[in-house]
Amino acid sequence: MATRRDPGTANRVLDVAERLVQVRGYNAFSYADVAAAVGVQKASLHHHFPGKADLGAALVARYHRAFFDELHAMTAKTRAPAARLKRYVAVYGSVLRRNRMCLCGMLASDVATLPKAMREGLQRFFAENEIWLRGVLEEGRERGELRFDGPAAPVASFIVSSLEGAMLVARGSGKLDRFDRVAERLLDVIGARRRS
Amino acid sequence: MATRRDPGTANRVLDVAERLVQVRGYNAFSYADVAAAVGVQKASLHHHFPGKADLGAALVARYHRAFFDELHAMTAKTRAPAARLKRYVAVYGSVLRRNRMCLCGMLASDVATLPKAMREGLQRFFAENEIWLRGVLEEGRERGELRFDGPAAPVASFIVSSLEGAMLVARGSGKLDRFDRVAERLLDVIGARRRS
DNA sequence: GTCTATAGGTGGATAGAC
DNA sequence: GTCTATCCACCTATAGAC
Repeated sequence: MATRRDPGTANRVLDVAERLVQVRGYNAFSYADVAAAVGVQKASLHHHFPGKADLGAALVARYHRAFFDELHAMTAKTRAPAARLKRYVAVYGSVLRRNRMCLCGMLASDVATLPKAMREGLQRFFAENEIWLRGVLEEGRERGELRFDGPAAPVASFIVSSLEGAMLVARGSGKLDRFDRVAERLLDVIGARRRS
Repeated sequence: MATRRDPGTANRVLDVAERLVQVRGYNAFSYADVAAAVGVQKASLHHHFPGKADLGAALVARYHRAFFDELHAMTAKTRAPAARLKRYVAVYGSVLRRNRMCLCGMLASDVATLPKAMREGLQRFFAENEIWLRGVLEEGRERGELRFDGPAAPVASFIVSSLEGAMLVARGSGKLDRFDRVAERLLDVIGARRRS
């Protein structure tokens, strides 16, 4: 374990910065905010992440990894495509319940001001989401669990858009429970929810 | 017309600031940016809008008015609820085609950093959107033009969420045409689009 | 790896002349 | 209503000691 990197400060910096971005946005958090919350000086942050762009890119990369690790772990335990979809929706809901926006949804709003590496990270995140969803949708339709017309790809785009938008508007309108009603309706539309 | 206010600088300031917020976000534009684009000094802006919070609140109020003026004008000319829905979706599309996010969708992402007056303006905007949509949805279902289960209110929430999210993700993923496919799917779901 | 100190720039905002 | 001049707080970033 000689080559193991310090799991200490760098990770704590990422934890704090991630929360700040998800709550306030990329252009509304500073090294000073992060340093204060972590309990170090601003200069120490620059040792781990030379510039804000580096920190931002690391945030996107880590979020991407964590998101799909969770997704793939869930997929391994959950057979039925309809159940997978419900759990996928629940992942977004659990982020919102902590008063946060999806990291990449938040950064999507800041896209015009982001360094290139972060923009590319965003594109990969959304693209990979839709690939995963396409698989679930196609399998679900074959099994007769889900129903939708035409190719699965645009339906996957539709699901990502609706969930990101539901988080965005729930936070913006000050009514977090709005998300649950929208998510329910979304699952209904794909046929993933039994009629009550 | 003696009491008519100057339609000059103040409106040009609002035009420029609106564009900057829609493209970059509330925390990524400055009085310096606006002043440079309008062709005046920063101090002049403070004469019309004492602080950034005042400018922001004026932006939300003006956007709200303009949005619903357009909506009500359209409603007066368009009888069929299904056609109204299509035009409603097209309004969002026309904003995106100018490489902008919906002003209130953009501000929704910045909600944690906004002054109270702006937050309240956002809530009113989304609430009124859903009231308008509810009317269209209920009339459309009565006429047999639209189809959906249960009360219209959650469907209205669903539509707003999907459209805001479609704009957000289209910009964030760098594929603006994504919006059109999502919008099409959305109209399909409500039954507003004939099968091709 | 963390600190102090500081640089150089930009943020929103004000005073007061014209 | 617009200008010049200025304030001070905060921003990202760097140098160099420990």
